[in-house]
Amino acid sequence: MLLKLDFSMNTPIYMQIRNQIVLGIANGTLKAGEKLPPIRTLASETGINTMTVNKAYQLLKQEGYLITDRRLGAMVNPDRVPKLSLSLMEHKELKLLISEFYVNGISKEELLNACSNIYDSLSKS
Amino acid sequence: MLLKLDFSMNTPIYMQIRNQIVLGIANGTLKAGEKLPPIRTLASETGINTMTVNKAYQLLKQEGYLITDRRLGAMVNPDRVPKLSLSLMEHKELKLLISEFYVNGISKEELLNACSNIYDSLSKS
DNA sequence: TTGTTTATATTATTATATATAATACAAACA
DNA sequence: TGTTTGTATTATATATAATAATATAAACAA
Repeated sequence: MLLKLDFSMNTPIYMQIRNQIVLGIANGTLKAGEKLPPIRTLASETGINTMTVNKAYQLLKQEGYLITDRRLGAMVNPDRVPKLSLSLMEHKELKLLISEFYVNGISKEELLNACSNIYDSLSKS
Repeated sequence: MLLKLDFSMNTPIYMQIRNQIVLGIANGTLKAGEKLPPIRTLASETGINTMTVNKAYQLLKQEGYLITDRRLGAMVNPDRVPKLSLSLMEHKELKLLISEFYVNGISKEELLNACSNIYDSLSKS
């Protein structure tokens, strides 16, 4: 488990951990059912507090990305339920991001190409 | 200027203001060169502190969305320079969002359709 | 001049979020 | 019995967010 933390960033550490694990699940680095490093291990490896890692795991658990077991530890949720469409919040996030692109002169073609390429890079790995 | 603030949200107020102004510029509600309400007005209308509104304006100014004048107040930047492509940070944000969609079972078609519809709703207003 | 309106700067205070620290507990298994 | 795991507790420190009350500087109108 390779984590790159930037302590000068405005994104909180626990959120950086959360994001990188989500990215890892998406690109196939972390398989469904795969065991994640124990909280203590990840904390000592990266030089941060166990409670900070725990906060990230709790968030991921709440979001349905992970399941945890006192004995077995944390693992990627193997029983993820696919969603039919974007949630309201996800749609809002996407709209804000696209609005920023649009205002800054990014064309529709560039946007769709970028999305297509990113999606392909995930599904083909 | 109609602002909807949700004080129970984890998104800071100044960021909610910032986001809604960006959305307003994108959908044409706020035209290039259009004057924004004075900080004091916006603050009293929404029942928040002037410094919180000021923080939002400062951020928008730094991002190039607004220009300010001691006498004239704040207005939508009429001299926005269009960008050729997504910045590294923008690309990372997009990748994280798409990764979440992908992991949750959203198909490529759904993603591209959503992006296309959102973009059209902006360019056709 | 005088007054008003504007963003901006200053200083202080409060509340919340973030991160660390040191332990302790409960569960499961070798 | 001992070890490893997530989890809970309590305390502390720091950073961020938001409020509050003023003051300043610039520009314009009366």
